[in-house]
Amino acid sequence: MKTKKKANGKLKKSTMVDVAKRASVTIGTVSHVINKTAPITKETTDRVLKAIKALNYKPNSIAQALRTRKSYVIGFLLPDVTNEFYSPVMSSFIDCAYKDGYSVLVVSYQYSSRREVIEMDRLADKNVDGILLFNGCDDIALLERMEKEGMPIVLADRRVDEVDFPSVEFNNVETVGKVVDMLYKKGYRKIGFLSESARLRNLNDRYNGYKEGMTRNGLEIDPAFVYISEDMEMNNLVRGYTYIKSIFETTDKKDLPDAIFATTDLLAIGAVRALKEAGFRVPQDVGVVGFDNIAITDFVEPKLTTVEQDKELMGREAWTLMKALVDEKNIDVPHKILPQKIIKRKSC
Amino acid sequence: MKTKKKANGKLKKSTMVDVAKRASVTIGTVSHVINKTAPITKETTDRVLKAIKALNYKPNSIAQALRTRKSYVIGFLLPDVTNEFYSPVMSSFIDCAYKDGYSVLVVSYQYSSRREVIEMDRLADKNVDGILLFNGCDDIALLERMEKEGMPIVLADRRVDEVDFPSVEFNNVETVGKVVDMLYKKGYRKIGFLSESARLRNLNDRYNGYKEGMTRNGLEIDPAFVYISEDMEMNNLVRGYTYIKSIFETTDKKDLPDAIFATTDLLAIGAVRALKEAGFRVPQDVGVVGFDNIAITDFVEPKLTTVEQDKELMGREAWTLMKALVDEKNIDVPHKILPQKIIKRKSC
DNA sequence: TACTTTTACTAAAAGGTTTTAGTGAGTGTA
DNA sequence: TACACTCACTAAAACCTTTTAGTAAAAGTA
Repeated sequence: MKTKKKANGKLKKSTMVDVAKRASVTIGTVSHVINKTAPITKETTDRVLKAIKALNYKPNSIAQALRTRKSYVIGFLLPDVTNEFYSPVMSSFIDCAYKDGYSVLVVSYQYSSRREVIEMDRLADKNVDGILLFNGCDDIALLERMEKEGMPIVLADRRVDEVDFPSVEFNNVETVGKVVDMLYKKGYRKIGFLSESARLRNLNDRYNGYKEGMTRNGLEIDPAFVYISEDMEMNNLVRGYTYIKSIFETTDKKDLPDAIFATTDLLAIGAVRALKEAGFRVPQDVGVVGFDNIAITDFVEPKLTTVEQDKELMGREAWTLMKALVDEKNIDVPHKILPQKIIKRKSC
Repeated sequence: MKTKKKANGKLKKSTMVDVAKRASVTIGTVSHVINKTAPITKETTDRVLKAIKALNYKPNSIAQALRTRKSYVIGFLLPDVTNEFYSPVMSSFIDCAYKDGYSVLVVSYQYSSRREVIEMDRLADKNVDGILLFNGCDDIALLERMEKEGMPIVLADRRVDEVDFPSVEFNNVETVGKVVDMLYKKGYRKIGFLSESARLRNLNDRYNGYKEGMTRNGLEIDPAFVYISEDMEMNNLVRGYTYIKSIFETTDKKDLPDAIFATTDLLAIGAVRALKEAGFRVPQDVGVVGFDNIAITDFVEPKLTTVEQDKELMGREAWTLMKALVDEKNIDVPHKILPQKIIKRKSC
C-alpha cells in the first residue's frame, strides 16, 4: 500500500505529485498523459500509467472543477421528490445524465415558491453546470438574473416567455380539449372539472384545455361544476372522494354534472368511489376521466379512462436540451411540446 | 454592475481578490471577516462587508471544498428513485440535509448490483462528504475498501456486520412474525407468502419473519404456498394478479392457502382482484394482508389490512447518523431498528 | 521604563489540478 | 551548413479559497 495514513484515520489519497515523482516526470506530463493533451512517448506514458496504477491514483474532481470551471454536476429542482409524475421524469433524467458522466443534485422545494428561489441561488452557489427547473418559478426576476449570469437552465413542464431558456412540456391544453371532445361525442353535456390547486402550471393548463374544449363544442361552463380543492392536508384520493361526496349527496340531481374530468387519476378514483356511494353509476349516470394512467387505473371498477404521458421521454428530452446547453451547441427546437395519449377504458 | 463580461458571454463572478482590492485589505482579511476567524475592527469589517455587497460577492464553493476538504455534498445511492418506499425516505433525508446546509447527489442503480459498485466509486471520486447506501450492496469487499478509505457511510434498510457502518432499518422480521400471529388468532392456518424477488434484503427479512411466525405458531410452511415471482417486466399489481390468478384457478380448493401475506400493498391488491375473479371471497374464504399502507389501501374493496412504516422517520434517522459521522461525533446507537405498525382493516 | 501580551492585520503557503509558454534535442529541408 | 520545424517534455502560472506564521502597533503589567 503506497497510501499514507493521516491523523484523523483517513487514508491520504495519492495526488498527481506522487504519480509524477514515482514516474520521474513533472505533474504537467502526468496531466498530459491522462488527458492526451500533448504528445508523449510510449515509454513515458507506460511509466506514468504504471505509477497511476501502483498508487491507485484518481484525479481529484474538486481540483479539476476549480481549474476547468466544470463540475459535471447538474441541479434538479422540483416541487416534490415523491410525486408520481415528477419522479419518473427525474429518474430518466438522472439516468441520461449518468450516461454522459454527469451527476445530479436533487433539490425539492416542497411546492414553496419562496424556498424555490432560495434553492435556485444555493444551486448556483454550488457551482453546478446547469439547473433543471421542474414546473415552478413564478419569479421572473430570478430567472432573468440567472440568464444574465449565464447559468444554463432548462425548464420542464413549464415555459416562460420572458427569458430565453429551452423547455419541455406536455400539450396539456390540447389533450384536455380532446378529452372534452370525446366526452361530447359520447353524449355527455354537463361536464365538470375536478382539480387540486390551480396554482400549478400544468393543472392550470388543463383547466384552459377544458375551457377551450367546452367552447369548441358549444358547451357552457357552469361554475358550479368546477371543483377545485386546495386543501393541502389530504391526498388526492380522499380529496376527490370528500369533495365529490359532499357535492353529490347534497345537490339536486338535475343540478349535477353528467361527467367529470379529473386532473389526476387518484382524484378520479376518489370521485368514482364517492359517486358509487352516493348512488350514481359510472359511466351510465356520470362519466369519469382521470389523468396520468397510473398502474391502478387498470385495476379499479370500472377501469378508468385516462390520459397517458410518457414521463421517461420528458426526462430524456430535458437531458438532451441540458446537454446541448452546457456544451454550448445550438438547439434546433428549444421548446419541445410532447404529445399525450387518451387511454380509453370503461369509466365513460 | 461591477461584474465583467467574459468571452463566452458569461458574467465573470467577483472573487475575494476583487473584494480585497475594493476594501483595501488582503484576501486573508476578507476571509477572516467572512468566517470570523480572527479579530477585525468594526471599521474594516464594515468596509469589507460593503465591498462584498457592492460586488455581489459569493464565495466559490469549489475553491472552499478544495481547501477545506469538505464539499457539503452527500451521495444518496438507492435502487430506484420512483419507488414508493424509497422516495419518501429520500425526500425526508434531503430535507434534513438541506436544513444543515448539505446538498444531496442522488444516484439510482436500478437494482443492478454491478452498477451499484460503479456508482459507489463514482460518488467517492466526486468527493462527497458521505454516502447513504439504501438497501443494496452485497459487495463486502467494496464496503471494506470504503471503510479503509475513511468514507463515511450510512446504511438504510440494510445492515452489514462485516464493516463498522451505522444503519437504520425497520424490524421486518418481527413485524411479519406479528402479522402471522394475527392471522393465526383469526383462525387462518394455511398461510401463504407472496413476494416479488427474494433478492432484496427487506423482502428476504419479511420471508424470515414469516418463517419465524409460522414456526412459533406451530404451523408448517407449505412450499406450494410460497409465491415468489421474479418477472421484472410486470408491475406489482399485475404480478400479484397474474400469479394468484394462475394458482387459484388451476389448483384444487383443498390445496390452496386460506390466507396470503403479501410483501407489498400493490401485490396484495392484485391478489385480491385475482381471488375475486376466481370466485373466492376476501376475507371469508381467503384473508389478505399487504405491506406499506399506501393511500389506495383504504380505498379498495375490502379495505386492506396492511403494515405501516414511518418512512419520514427513517429518512430523519439516517440523516442524524450521517451528520454525526461527518462531524466525527460518536454515535450512541449505531444500529437503529425502527418499529412498524399493523393497520387492521377488513381484508382478514 | 522595560517587558509581555493583545490586537489587527499582512504575507505567503497550501490544496490538486490544467494549461500555456518555453526549452533543448532531434529531424527535415534547401 | 543553416534554418525551420516537430517532438517530448518542463516550469510555472492560474483557478479561489483557508490558514498559519509573522509583524507592527497599541495596551497592559511590574
